[in-house]
Amino acid sequence: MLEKISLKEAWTGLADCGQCAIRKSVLFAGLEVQDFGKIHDPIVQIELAPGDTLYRAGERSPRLFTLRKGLIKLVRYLPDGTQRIVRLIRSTDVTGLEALLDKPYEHHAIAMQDSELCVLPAAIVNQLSRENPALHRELLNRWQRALAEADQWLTDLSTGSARQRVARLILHLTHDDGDGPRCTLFSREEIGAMLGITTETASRIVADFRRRGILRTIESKRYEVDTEALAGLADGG
Amino acid sequence: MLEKISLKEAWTGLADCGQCAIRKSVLFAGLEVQDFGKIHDPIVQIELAPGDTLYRAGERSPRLFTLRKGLIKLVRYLPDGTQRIVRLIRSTDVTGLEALLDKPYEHHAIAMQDSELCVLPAAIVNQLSRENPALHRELLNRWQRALAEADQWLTDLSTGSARQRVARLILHLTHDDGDGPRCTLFSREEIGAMLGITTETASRIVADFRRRGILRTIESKRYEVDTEALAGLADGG
DNA sequence: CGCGGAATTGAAAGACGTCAAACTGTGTGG
DNA sequence: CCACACAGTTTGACGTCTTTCAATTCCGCG
Repeated sequence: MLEKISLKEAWTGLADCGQCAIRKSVLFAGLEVQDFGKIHDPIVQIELAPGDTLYRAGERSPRLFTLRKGLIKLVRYLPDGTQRIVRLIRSTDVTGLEALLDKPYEHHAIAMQDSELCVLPAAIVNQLSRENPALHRELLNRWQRALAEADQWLTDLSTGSARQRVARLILHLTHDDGDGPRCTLFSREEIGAMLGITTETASRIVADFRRRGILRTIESKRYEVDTEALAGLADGG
Repeated sequence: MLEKISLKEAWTGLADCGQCAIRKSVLFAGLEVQDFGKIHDPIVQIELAPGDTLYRAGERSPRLFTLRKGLIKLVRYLPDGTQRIVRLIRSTDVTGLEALLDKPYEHHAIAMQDSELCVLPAAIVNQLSRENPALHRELLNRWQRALAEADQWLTDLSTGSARQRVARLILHLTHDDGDGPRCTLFSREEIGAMLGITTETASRIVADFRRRGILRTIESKRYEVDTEALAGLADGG
């Protein structure tokens, strides 16, 4: 399997969880450094390049993952071969929770950007979860969050006209890091796969937004966003 | 609040969990009768008529529910006032898991049929979950199942042409109780709200299926289904 | 500088939404 | 028991949106 080899080669070595900068904000928040001493199997890290597959739907593997950096798409393939993107995994998110229940993965997980992940053996997480109520609760929170996001995906990104959906998606992807509202778009094909519209329709609408000045190119794939105009389009407009 | 009164009046009294026929197949499978002795607060049952609201989005209440009989829809309202049905709760399903995390409900829960539910105080379920690994695992399973269903809703019922979606929905609702494949449809408006299409489009397609003999009326709202024809339409057709 | 994949654009056909009218059946009151 | 009223369903006509298929342009990269 291609991705298996690529995974092995991408190992960056053992994770130093005690030093991990994002430790407090992710799954193991609430764990003390000493708790990691209980872990005998080492936690390994992997890196993925855009297009690399992390895991496949139906595959059974006792591992879940936290994303330290990058962006992962969860994909399902339809009977006719086209794909539908079901959810995005962002930095500090967890994916592959199915592994905790010995269930096969529900989606294909594919990197959209250069990504770094920690690989967590399901047995260890299950054990820590039993011993540590805070981690256990955090796990439930993760599940709940994934569910809430799935529902929002349905109501925001799969409802209304194509124009509304694109507007909502861009708003969803936009955030302000001090220099005004900015967002990074991905390929038109992926936009289409997220919204349930064709590549051409996605392209037309994005191009139209640019002509109207609602999107202003900053660099390749990165735009300055007129959030007010988009908010208007997202509702009735 | 109207629904609050209606809930009170609909109480059918305390549940006899030890005798509950569906106990083994639902959330508390794995619990012994004696475990119920630990429960001090009584578990109450409620009944709902079609259209009754079980809970509202944003509402915070320390209660979750198992559906003993009937059908519940989970609904989100869009900015323009139209509704989108996000998931169905069927017999033996659990809803309101958010309450376990002290979070407000994510949807409006509205009965579509005469329904009977058990009301489970979140504190009790949390306590039993801590003491009983089997229940705890079953809870995780419920969460996972809800998530899988949400994703399937997106890929099956919110993707492709209106005709494909209706075909998939009917297949989804069809099952064979020995006398051939049958299904019970609900109102055209609700079909539309589930699939993200208009009432008229839903009506046209259902009417067309009937003319073609793909659906044959048995009684009001109940049909005999040509599953093969529908399967063809659900994919490429 | 040229190659190749991605993005854009055009034209025509088809699908879907919108608005309005006709129809059905279900329950109610006379 | 019948007739009426009302809500849900069906159908029609029309306009708009989206897809489809194809051609062209753009852009990053070797």
